[in-house]
Amino acid sequence: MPLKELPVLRQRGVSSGLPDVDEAWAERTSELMKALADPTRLTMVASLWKAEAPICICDFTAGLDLSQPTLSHHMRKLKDARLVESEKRGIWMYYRLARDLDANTRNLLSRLID
Amino acid sequence: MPLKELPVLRQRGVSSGLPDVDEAWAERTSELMKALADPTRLTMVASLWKAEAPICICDFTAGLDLSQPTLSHHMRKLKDARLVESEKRGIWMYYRLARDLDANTRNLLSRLID
DNA sequence: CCCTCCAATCGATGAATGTCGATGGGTAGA
DNA sequence: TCTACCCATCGACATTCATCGATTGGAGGG
Repeated sequence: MPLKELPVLRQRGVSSGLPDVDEAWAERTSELMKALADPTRLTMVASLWKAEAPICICDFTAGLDLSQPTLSHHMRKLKDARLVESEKRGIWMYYRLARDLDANTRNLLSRLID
Repeated sequence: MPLKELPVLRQRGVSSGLPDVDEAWAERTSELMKALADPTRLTMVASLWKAEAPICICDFTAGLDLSQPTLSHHMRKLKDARLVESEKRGIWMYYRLARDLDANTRNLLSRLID
């Protein structure tokens, strides 16, 4: 349907009631989106989501065809975004989804992945 | 709780059953995340989401304290990501959320914004 | 002890990105 | 037709980012 309701005349300089959006929300949310705005990181998160058990970095290096420093770098970003937590076990470093993810973020990931 | 179940010994070179993640999904989804990975674009999307009526670029220039080319540039990215559609009316260009957004994306935005 | 293996960090590099001023193409009104 | 206005595009610039090789620090196993 065409936009019948659009005004053809507008008053200049009159704030036309742009709905206000919380600036802090935008900043915060964009940080989360940035953390997910990469195919490698999305793959990592999805893997951790599906395998509910922790995963070793070495498994990713075996499967993802990227160098170990690159994967470590991506993991760090996920950790900085508090999406992921890690634990050292022997010589291996295991990652898992953060257990204290708020329900909203968890829901978001569910929408994204499932 | 600690990770009791983590193996301390691992066989080298054995694919440890990393859950497979669809590569095309990761690529496609990361494109969507990139489109949303900016506070300005998030604000735009949220505005269009809340005001269910179309919004003129000039309203954003009035409210967002960024130059007109910059806002136009951001709108284009949202359009390229098929999140937004536009219609010219007189000398004004009106934007609205894409009407053919799939339910999943719509749901995602709902989680994000509401 | 030495050797091996894992993973984080460093430094470098090329690509992508956000921002702006300037420009140009349309549209409307005088 | 002239002027004013909206907006998309262009060119430039600084910043961020993804990636890699090299290095370093731990943690075991001979």
